[in-house]
Amino acid sequence: MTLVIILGDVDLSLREKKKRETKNRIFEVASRLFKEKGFEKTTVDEITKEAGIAKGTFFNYFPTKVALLGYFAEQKDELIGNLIKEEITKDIPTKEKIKNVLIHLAKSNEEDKELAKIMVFEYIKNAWKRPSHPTGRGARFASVMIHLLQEGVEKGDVRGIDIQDAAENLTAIYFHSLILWLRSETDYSFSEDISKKVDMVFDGIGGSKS
Amino acid sequence: MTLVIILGDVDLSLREKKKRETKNRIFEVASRLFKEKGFEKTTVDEITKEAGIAKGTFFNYFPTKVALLGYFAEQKDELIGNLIKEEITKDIPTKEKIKNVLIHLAKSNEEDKELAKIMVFEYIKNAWKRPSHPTGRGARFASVMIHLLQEGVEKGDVRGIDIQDAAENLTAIYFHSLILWLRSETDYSFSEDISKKVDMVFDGIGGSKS
DNA sequence: TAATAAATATGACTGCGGTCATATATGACT
DNA sequence: AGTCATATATGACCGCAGTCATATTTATTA
Repeated sequence: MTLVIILGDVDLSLREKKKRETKNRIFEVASRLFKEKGFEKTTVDEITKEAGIAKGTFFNYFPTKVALLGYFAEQKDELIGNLIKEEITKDIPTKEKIKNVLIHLAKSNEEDKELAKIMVFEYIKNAWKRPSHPTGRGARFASVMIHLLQEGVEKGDVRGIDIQDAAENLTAIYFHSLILWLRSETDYSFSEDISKKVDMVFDGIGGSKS
Repeated sequence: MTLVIILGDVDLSLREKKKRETKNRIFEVASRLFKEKGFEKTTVDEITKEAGIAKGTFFNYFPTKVALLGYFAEQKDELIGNLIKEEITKDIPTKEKIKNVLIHLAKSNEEDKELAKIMVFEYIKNAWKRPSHPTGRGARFASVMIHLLQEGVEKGDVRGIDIQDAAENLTAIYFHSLILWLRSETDYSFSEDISKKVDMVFDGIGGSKS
């Protein structure tokens, strides 16, 4: 969608235009149905019938039903990506910067919990069997973390530790907390939760002896 | 299996005996087929045919195909549970204790990577939609961590932090690392990896200023 | 032992995700 | 415009997980 708006529809062959229309129609119908009845209870048949296309056509656009969720995620990431780019250029302590990035992500999930649920599940599911896409969500997340940590080391905000491992730990904590939050009934603030946990990562949990 | 061995087959009604036999036959056949062809490529039809039962019977024993993996996990946990109970009574620093527990878990996964892959995936998948079973794997993991951290605080090995959050972080890191390891091609040591990361959790990543 | 109740087994059937050979629409070329 | 090449659309079809009405086996009661 975003892309369509940015580029407009000019200068596209008839084929290209039709393809976009179809893809968008699938996206919009699916989006509506998922919110109405949830992901599992929405069938590809329904989506295609409401979109006025044949079932097979769906699979010309998305290799599987879950891939549709990947597309949802892309759309979302595009929006939030800019906020994060902005954030990481600020001149504030590394810990705050990491917190802010994670809180931005958290807030984007807090906007639509139900959809976030579906999408995160898809992330996990897909992150699974495929040789991890270097352009995928996880990889982008990790590269941002590594960047921030590296910078932190240079500034003296972060000790000279294994950046890779530290990034993995932050990633782990973010996603784990996200999952717990998505599954919880009570409506606590994900942003605050993640903030506390980042503090813990920086300060360590060891006693005076360590 | 373990249960069968412990309790023996004595004192069981004919029905009870047959049920156990059937469940065990399903378990053994499935176990073999999963190793031979993987989880997805093994169909319930195959399992039941080789086990000499009707397809419907399978679903009298396991509500879904993936539930079978939950059973696998239970079997495994039973074995490792004792090792861990032993470990947590030792009188060594908390950090070492936590490391050892995680390394035990890691090693149990290292024994059969392929099966571990399937099982962890199931864990994630199921941990998803159900209201989290208080007796499930994740809960037991968390309760062990909380116990160890609590003890650590009392001994002065752990600072007076939010135990719950710390346990969540350790859980997050363990599972995340496990997933990365399961997905990796290269054969690095999961045990060493997790050990390094636990150090990081204890010592923190913050610079001198924090 | 016969009759009745309750648990378990069975396999035809359903629903859905995904495939594929075939049909149709589009673009390029003359 | 007419012809060919290629991209896209189509829906009958397939495989498999999971259901359910019915049949069979085991337990209970008299």
